[in-house]
Amino acid sequence: MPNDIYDMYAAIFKALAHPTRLRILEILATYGEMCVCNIADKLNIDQPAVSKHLAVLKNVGIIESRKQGLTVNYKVRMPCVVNFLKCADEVLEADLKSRYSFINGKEMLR
Amino acid sequence: MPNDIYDMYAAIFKALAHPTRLRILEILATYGEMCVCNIADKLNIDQPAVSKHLAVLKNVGIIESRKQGLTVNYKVRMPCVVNFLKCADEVLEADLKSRYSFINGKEMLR
DNA sequence: TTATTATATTCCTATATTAGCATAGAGGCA
DNA sequence: TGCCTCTATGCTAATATAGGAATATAATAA
Repeated sequence: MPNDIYDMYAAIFKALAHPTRLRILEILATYGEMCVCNIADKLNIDQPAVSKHLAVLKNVGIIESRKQGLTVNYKVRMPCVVNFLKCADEVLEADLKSRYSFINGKEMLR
Repeated sequence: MPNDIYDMYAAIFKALAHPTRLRILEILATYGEMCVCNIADKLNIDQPAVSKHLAVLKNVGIIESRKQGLTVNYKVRMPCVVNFLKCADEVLEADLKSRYSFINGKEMLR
């Protein structure tokens, strides 16, 4: 094991710290296994970008890949990360919304 | 609200993506409110570094501060983030450990 | 006022990350 | 073999982040 457990956790959070990777994870959590090209289609992002983001997630163990003919299918390997995101949906959303208000149609941070 | 909810989540994960900030959060979650100097003492880090990390966490709403005389006390404002870390402790630890083994006393990644 | 303590901020440098584009590799099929 | 599709990697410029040292700010007390 790495000498510092906090480094490991930080590495996982760093992998999660990108909007595109969160979108990818949501897709994988929703649809299960999916190949790179279908993820790229769904997100309307070019394929090399998707491959690189998938590599980041895979390097820290969040997802895993399985080759099947020409395509490579990815799926979530750490179910807890999906729980993280669900927890985020439930709690953080309300929390974040409470910090913003719209005054005269203009967005304001309280 | 920011136009992209994924950017908001990514910003929160980015704030969590540093071992020192995770240590700070664990301290705050354990002891409740604590001033900058005591956090710096506990972590054996110099004060400006702690202040900067606290600012990162505060900017995304994870923690909040309260001035009390000379000191500034910080405490967790997003309990869900603490749940995140607990969830991490329970699930990720087992998950991560399962990926490592010690062969002949040497650390090996499977 | 000055001094002291606690905290925040600034500056600089080194390092890391990202996006975009081009290209390389790998597998399947004619 | 050659061609096509899917995926991964390499390169570069722009941006972001981290660490260290110095300094600025704020509150309190003498």
